[in-house]
Amino acid sequence: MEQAIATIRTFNRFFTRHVGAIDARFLDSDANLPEARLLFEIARLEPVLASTLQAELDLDRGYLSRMIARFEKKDWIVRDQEAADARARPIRLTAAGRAAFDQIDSRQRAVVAQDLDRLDSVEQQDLLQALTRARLLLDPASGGPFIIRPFRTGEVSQVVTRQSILYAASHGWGRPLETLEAETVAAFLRDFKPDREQCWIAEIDGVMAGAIFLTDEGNGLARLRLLHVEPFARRRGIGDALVATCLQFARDKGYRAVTLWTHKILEPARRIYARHGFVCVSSDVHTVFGDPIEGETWRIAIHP
Amino acid sequence: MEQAIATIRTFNRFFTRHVGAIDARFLDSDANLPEARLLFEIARLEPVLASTLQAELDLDRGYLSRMIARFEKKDWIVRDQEAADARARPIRLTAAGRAAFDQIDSRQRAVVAQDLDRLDSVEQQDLLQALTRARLLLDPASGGPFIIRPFRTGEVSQVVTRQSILYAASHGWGRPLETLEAETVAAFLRDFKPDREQCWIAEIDGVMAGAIFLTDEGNGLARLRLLHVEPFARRRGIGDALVATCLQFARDKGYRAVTLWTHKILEPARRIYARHGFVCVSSDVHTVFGDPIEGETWRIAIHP
DNA sequence: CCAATATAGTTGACTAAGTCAACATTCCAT
DNA sequence: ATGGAATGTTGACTTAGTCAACTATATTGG
Repeated sequence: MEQAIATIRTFNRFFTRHVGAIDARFLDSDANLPEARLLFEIARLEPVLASTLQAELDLDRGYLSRMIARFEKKDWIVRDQEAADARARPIRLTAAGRAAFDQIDSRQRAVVAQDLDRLDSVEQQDLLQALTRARLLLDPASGGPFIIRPFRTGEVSQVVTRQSILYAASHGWGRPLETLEAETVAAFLRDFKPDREQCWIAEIDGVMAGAIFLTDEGNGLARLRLLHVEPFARRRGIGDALVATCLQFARDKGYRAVTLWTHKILEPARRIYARHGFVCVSSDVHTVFGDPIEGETWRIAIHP
Repeated sequence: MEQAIATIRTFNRFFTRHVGAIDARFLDSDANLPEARLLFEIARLEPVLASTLQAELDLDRGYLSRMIARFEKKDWIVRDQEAADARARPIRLTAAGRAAFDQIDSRQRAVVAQDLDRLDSVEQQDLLQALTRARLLLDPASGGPFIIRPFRTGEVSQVVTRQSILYAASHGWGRPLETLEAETVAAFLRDFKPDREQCWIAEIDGVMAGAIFLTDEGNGLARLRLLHVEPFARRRGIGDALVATCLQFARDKGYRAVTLWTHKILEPARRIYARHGFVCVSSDVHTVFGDPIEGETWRIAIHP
């Protein structure tokens, strides 16, 4: 824990300096830093109330009031009188305000672009992933809506990594699980039939939020495999969406039934399967992952 | 690129707020924020010159001079007269200064700990990894020394992910490479003989910086496989250290020779192998990864 | 060896950034 | 209708940060 705290604080110091350097480089005479930030938020949220800006930027009301007055004097903004609430004075940018914003904004983008340019494209991707992942972990609510798409290079192995780590922590399934999954995805890649099989990745803001596989078992039977949802992405219906995507694909491809293997103790997953019409058709205790656990085979018939 | 810039700026805004919230929570009457930062740097670097602190915190000299005078008045610090340079006045903490620092520091740690407590242990690990990875990408020089250790859960698959992505970007080797590597590590896990084989991970500040495998080929022959070093970690000798680790292990375990498969175009890797005494014993053009490339078998005899 | 230049640190005079409390106005729930 | 809360404004203030001029010492190139 002490180590973790130290790591976080090291990053905080590092990033505070980093942001400070970025801020210093884009500034000029048009607006100072708090003004630039305020202008940015107005542009992002307009029409917007002063109280919203105050909450968003965590500024003092009086301080903000005066900055807004300054913006009005510069003709960057106009303030309407809202019909519904006579206290509120929604702020909108004027053309001049928009121009000022564009100028500041493009200078800011240029500075960030300079930073990014020192990295090659893989490193850029890694950086974006790392930053976004950190943000989603620190504040899951800050994530946008999820999307579901087919896998890309490296992602099926990433699924194995994530599942191994998550199940090792939650249920103590370690190497045996990783071995089984590594073999499963290796076979998936080797025999991949794009028109009969697929691996879908759920992502939030470009970061993997979950995954699922559908493979061909022959005889019109498909197998759903390796469903998982990242902790930061739970309670958003991603598991349901992944299963629904699989089932739709199975239907489209003319499969007669879909089967899957799960475990009695994986309650959230079982509830998802049940919701989508799967039923448990058999179960037996096994020791594949170490201690004895009850494995279950579920199945759904598909009526096209 | 625009998307990348937007992602970075979103994170910058998010993190500025986040740090602001942390700062607001730990403050009290003893010291304000700049003072707390200054005290932290003094504690970290003492004995330290004002000019060093000025560079480290990017403060105005005059401003800093006055803060230091304040610290001296509070008896938090003493300033010596340096023998070597009569201008310099190295700063050291007094016992009272150390106590003030400890108090502030432990409050700061408590606030960060509170934040971390909302995450489970896997999420904590993910967060630390993500933040540190971002830092190392933005400033590779900020990384500490590397260490080399055996693999942990999920890491062999992570190696496949990273190699697939890196080779896809650099040489266009996509799915065929990922498939081959996935099969390789699946087999490694399935047949793992801890006293004859190993996978080592190089890490910097807790983040994977590279990896290497050694597997048993039978008849006293070992195979070195899947060497890679992350871009942010290159030019530090990590590749050499990984190969040296492998060879030492092979020697210790009584192997007679080590072989490996590489490619003519992988110049940096080939140089490492050559430095350690490997010689190319055969080569042939193959199309396993798509376009024809020249694969090479290298070998080293081991004299225990 | 010395003049020019650089570095360590201080001081006075200033501006920018942020805080706090009191206030007016309007809204909303009971 | 009324007490409490929200929106926004204003005056008086503190803290944070900047800039330029200054002293004292060190370094360096001729």
